[in-house]
Amino acid sequence: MSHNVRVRFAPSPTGPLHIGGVRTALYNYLFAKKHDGTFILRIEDTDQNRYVPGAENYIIEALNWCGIPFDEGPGKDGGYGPYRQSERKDKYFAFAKKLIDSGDAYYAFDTAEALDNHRKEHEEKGKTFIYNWHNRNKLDNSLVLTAEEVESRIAAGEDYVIRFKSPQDETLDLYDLIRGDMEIDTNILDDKVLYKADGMPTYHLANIVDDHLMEITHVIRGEEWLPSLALHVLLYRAFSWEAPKFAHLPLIMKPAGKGKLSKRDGEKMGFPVFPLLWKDPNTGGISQGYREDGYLPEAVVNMLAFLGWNPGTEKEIYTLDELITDFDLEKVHKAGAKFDPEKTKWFQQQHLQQSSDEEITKEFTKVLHKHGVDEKQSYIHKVVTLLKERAVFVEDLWQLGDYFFERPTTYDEKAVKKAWKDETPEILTQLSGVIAKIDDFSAENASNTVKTWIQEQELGFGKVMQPLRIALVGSMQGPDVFEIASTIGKESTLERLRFAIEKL
RNA sequence: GGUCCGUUCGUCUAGGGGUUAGGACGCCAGGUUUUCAUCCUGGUAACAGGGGUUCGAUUCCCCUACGGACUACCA
Repeated sequence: MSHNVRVRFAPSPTGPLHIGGVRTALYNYLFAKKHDGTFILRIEDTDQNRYVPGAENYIIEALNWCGIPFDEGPGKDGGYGPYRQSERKDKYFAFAKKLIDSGDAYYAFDTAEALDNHRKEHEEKGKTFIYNWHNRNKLDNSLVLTAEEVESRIAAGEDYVIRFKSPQDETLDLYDLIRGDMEIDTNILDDKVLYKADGMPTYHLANIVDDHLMEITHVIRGEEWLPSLALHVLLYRAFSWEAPKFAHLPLIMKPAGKGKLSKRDGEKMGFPVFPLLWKDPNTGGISQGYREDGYLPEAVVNMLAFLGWNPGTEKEIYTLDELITDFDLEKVHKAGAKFDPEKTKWFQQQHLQQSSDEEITKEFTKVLHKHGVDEKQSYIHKVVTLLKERAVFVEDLWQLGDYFFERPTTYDEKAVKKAWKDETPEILTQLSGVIAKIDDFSAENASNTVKTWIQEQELGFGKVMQPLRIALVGSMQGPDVFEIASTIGKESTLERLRFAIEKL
């Protein structure tokens, strides 16, 4: 019986999760959910030197914010825990030992300095030092030492690592769900360290052991791992374990120039590279986050999903559920995609328009509080319905419609110059009289009444409507003037007219 | 340097032996809104180059160029 799909996202807690990492997590999540599978978070913290406090929490919070929570992981045991490799520390040595016993691995006593020297020497000759079949028999390892020597050196407390013994003269057939078939000559492989002198496994060993123990069926990870695929497949073979299927995702590149997207690009160009705001615990430096910049998680997820994948149709605006339905690993591209901050904004705008007025009202209320405004929900809701379609971010609503909450204090010079004429105060005074007599101050009725009056007086629409807008808004922008007038009410409208006449 | 992966408008991409090479973002123009934005309509713009294979290649193959990743007792 074929087992359920189990995938894992396995970041290292070395800092905030980059959006490239978020996309990897997202593709894992989509794949899992599409196949009714399990999405697992595993923390790969085998390198104590690079551990950054807060990073793990950040990763979890980011996943949750995006709406792609893990099913199993730290704090959510599904029977395969623990989910931090540092807490699984005691499991790995036995597996490394097993490989030694089967002849697939060996002890190596070469010091870091000795290896560095070898590398330097090779470099001077224009060569590359590779620890493998070329020279493993000339180096300081259990392949050339007697069993007694090895034992006594270990017993004496000498540092050692365990290296994988890569096979020779073999052509490996590798398969990747995205890239298809690949061939690798095993002679170019090096004897990677599996187990470090500090008693921790390297990524390669821990990863394979944990994926096996956690019964991972599909490994979906970044392209930077493609060169390690041969080693990993060889490791599964050495253990006689069934290997999972692999899919290597293309990288996310800089919007302009060369190379992959980095923290620096965001800082330079002013867009976030991280899902959430991050404060570096060491330097105190702040990095922008999509959440704090006002992006909807749905927009970020939609944008990320389309960076390297698309459904093959013309549909672009997707909810998470729709993504789950349409996502297909085999439609993921092979080439890296340049990140586009402009298109990201477009996704945000589209998703904001799809949000309900109620949700936006709730969020806008918070923005208003920040500006010291406290208003009735029904009033805010009304403003939202009037302004929503003009906004990209909820925060925009304030700049777009602050005049709904306070009388304009300054007037746009250009607009005044263009529309405020000598006779304007007189016209507006008359208009105030007309408005004062309107009983039903609905937008429609006010509009009809005033427009009829303008026609009767033969004043010309521009001469009345534009100054009226300036008086109410302060500039030539915003929705229908009578919608604004009706919303702020008759009294406010009259007061603003009085104030403008006086001031201009 | 070596190994591997890749290459369709500026960007994200659809397509695939015969197409006016389609869409989206951006940009430009027009329209609507007696304002502005939204919105609508239209326009701009691409198969990296060279060889094959073929009646015919953007599509298949090879080479070149370019891009990317990896090349740690980091992941």
